[in-house]
Amino acid sequence: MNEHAHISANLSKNQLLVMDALTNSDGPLSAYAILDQLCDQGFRAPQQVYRALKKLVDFNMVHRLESLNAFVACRHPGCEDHETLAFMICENCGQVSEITDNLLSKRLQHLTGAAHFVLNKMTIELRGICINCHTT
Amino acid sequence: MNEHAHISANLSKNQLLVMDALTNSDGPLSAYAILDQLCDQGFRAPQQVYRALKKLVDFNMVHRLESLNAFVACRHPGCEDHETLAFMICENCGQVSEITDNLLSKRLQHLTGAAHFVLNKMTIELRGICINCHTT
DNA sequence: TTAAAGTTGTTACATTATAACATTATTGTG
DNA sequence: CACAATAATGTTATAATGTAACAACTTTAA
Repeated sequence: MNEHAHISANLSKNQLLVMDALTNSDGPLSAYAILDQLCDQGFRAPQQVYRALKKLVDFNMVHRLESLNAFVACRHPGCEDHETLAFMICENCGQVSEITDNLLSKRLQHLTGAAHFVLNKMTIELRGICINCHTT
Repeated sequence: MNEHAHISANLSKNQLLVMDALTNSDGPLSAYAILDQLCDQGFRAPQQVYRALKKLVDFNMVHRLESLNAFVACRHPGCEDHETLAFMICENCGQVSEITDNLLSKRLQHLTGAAHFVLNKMTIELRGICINCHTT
């Protein structure tokens, strides 16, 4: 909870619980996995998780991985100014790393701009095997 | 088995029905939307759709859009040689267009290569408003 | 203080996807 | 052709993921 300390003070109880679950996890968690974890803290229904997740995603503290139907805490230093573009997802160990790259961003802007397509949201998820998993 | 594409003669009955439903659709369809459409042709259970879809995706004749949980027929000319990299999805009209771009591809290879990440599959989905929808 | 906005708890339901098993069809090979 | 191997189908049941809707409570700010 270091990077986000400034914001996390403002989080509600449930938002904080969900955030903690994600932060303490090695990798992405499904909403229902979070629900299971938080049963002890009084969580009873998926809405409690989904509502907290929605806020955390709005705050840019959590990312949703579309190709996994799962959520991951933002590991990026300085959540404010960066724009996470893409994710590398290891299909072996589940580790997720975030990519911010200016050239990639520029190229995507060029492509959408050329098509006169007004971009609202990008989903870029790269599935594969991370360095730790294919060298062992 | 056949390598793929433009050999719809080799498709099974169900595969052909699902392919036709997608080809005749203006945009992506969910598996259950396809199921509804094919009730008249004797479809009864989601498995019939999902199984056909799996093959069609394997054949590269259909793409799965992760951010929509939906499927779209490949509109790309010459299904053989191209590699669809990305999709632009209009959030207004639902139209999907495919992007194949060498520079984008190169940049992604560079990024994953630099991280010693062995890429298996990419999901790149750009959501926004297409030219037809924002000029009217 | 009090209205507005945000948060919570809860029940019910909608949507998306797969497991498992039995059967039929097609294909390749001796 | 025979017949084994593979692919495709039909079906029931269930798992996994996500929302709608309503009632209550808490915090914020004028």
